[in-house]
Amino acid sequence: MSESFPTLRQLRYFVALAQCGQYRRAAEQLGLSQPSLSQQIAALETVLGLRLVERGRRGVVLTPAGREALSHAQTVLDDVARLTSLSSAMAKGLTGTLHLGSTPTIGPYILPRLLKTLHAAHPELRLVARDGPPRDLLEDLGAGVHDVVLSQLPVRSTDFASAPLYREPLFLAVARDHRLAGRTRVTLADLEGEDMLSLGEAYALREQLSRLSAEAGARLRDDYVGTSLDALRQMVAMNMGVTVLPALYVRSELAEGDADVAIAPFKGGLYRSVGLIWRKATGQPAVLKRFRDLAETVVRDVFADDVMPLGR
Amino acid sequence: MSESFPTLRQLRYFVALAQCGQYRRAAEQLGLSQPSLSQQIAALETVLGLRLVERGRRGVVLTPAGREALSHAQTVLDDVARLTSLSSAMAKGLTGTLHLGSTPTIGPYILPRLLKTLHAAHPELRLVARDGPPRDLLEDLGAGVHDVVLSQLPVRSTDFASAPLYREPLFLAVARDHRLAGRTRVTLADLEGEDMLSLGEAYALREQLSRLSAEAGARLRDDYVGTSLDALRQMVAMNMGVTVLPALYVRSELAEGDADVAIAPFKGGLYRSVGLIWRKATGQPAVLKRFRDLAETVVRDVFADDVMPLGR
DNA sequence: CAGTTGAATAGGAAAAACCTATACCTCATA
DNA sequence: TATGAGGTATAGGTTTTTCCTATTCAACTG
Repeated sequence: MSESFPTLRQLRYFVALAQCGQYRRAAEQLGLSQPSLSQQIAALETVLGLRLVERGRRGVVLTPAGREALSHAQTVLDDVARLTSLSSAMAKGLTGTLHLGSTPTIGPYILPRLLKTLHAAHPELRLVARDGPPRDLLEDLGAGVHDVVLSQLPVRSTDFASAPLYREPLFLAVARDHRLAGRTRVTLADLEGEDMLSLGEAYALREQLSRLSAEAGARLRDDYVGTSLDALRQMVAMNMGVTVLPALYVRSELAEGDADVAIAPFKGGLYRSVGLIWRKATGQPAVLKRFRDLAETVVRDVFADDVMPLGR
Repeated sequence: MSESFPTLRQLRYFVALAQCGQYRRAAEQLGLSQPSLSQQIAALETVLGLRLVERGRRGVVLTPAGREALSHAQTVLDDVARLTSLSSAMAKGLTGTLHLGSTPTIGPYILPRLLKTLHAAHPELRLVARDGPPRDLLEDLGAGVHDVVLSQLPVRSTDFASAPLYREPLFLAVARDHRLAGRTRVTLADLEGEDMLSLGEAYALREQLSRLSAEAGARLRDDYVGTSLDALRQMVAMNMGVTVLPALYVRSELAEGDADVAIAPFKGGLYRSVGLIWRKATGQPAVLKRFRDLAETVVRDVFADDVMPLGR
């Protein structure tokens, strides 16, 4: 008593036999000898435990069970065909689902545009985007929850590879009645003694602000910790301190005149770099390559006024 | 470059690997060595033309393509599982679809009852019934259109096997104003000189009536040929001749008093036998056996007042 | 720097699939 | 009745696939 499963080969042979109605021709069409076909069909009947075809002089006729089995076999083969065709499409990066993690300080300001363009250019390429603080993102990336992460660079882990997308100017944000409001540019020295507001420790931006504050003699406050750039901005507007906001946030959320905070660039420029991060072990799957190309294109075409594209 | 398809084995291994997240454990669970699993997964990746898993120190992670492939692979395996479970059910005759051919002189008068009982007893056993004249039925049976045929016996072809179900009395039917109307029984001699109406040559009943007519000295008319028992009855009612009708038709269609024809049994009895016919090559599939058992039971339980059951 | 863990590679054995040749069965025909 | 044709099953041996053991490789872990 064989416990085993049928093989796809047997199912293919069976379907061919049912279509041809003859061992001889079916075998010929399959490119093998008639005895081999006989054996495989016999083996399939053994595995399934029932007769599938009646052998007669004028060819073969399906048994009732054979008919049922045939339709199931065809279903199976169709599914396999879908799998292979899908695979070849995925191999070319023409389809697939990419799981993207992005930080709240970046994603909301470029993903909508990116998704729109992606969908227009490659409708078969689905992107599942999920937000989270960078620290969690990287953890999830390592665990395989995400395939690629859009976050602030650099990344230290040796498990990950990354590609920069753009350098993004950072602006000082102060309340409208702050002494620095209205300045066309500010220096580090201007920040001396200021209270600096920042996101939590899970965010890469905080580390940057921490260094900046130390250098400029500002206090990085950790009693009030923003959970989003919007929250930061509101805290600034209420004069709880100053902060630093990235260019794309400024462009997206702070209309020229009516903002509740004042914005000023740093003299000499202050930047953060943003890019894509993935597991080294991932290699360069076609989907990822395609997504990266597209992201670079979008940055160049759409956001070049506000950021400095770094893509190839 | 291998053009070939993946094998079910590879898909099973892949699914197991994805579930376990480790080659070692997956191999163990599958009951094979780790290198064998490695090889099969590698082979699958080659066939599909893409990487499915990222090999890392803490186990494996699916690639984007791997995730898609996984769900398709599971679909395939589920379909195969359905096929095998269906097969084992069919092997026991617990399910399946039987294609039944029946003649218009029999089917309408017992099939409704039979189908009802069948459905009640074995809801998973589907019966596809199709009417046709016996000659076509046997041809279609040979061609595999039907699995079993309900028709008048005997059958001469050596390709077919048959089992009798019942012996069915035949009654003489005459117009209500016919000289034989009202007789409690008739003899062959009573038919001398009568016009005998019959179904066409495709029907077994005709042959029997032909012999009967020759013996009794009646004329078998072939200018008017009925296409159904109802048509015959109407022709008889219009006094175009007499005919012979089977008991189950009489029981079903001719209520005692208000019939438009008069019925009389033959002295000494006149019968036809009815049974199931199938291809010898079919053997005795479980579905067929089950159906035959049921048919015999129904005949015994429901129709024993009108016919003589012949089943085992 | 050894020791551990986990996957890939190598080489050979076992199993599966295939092929050719032949036997078998039924039908049609001389 | 014998004989050939059409079609499938069986036998024996060869090729291909799958599998196993042993070993290697690579990356952590203490």
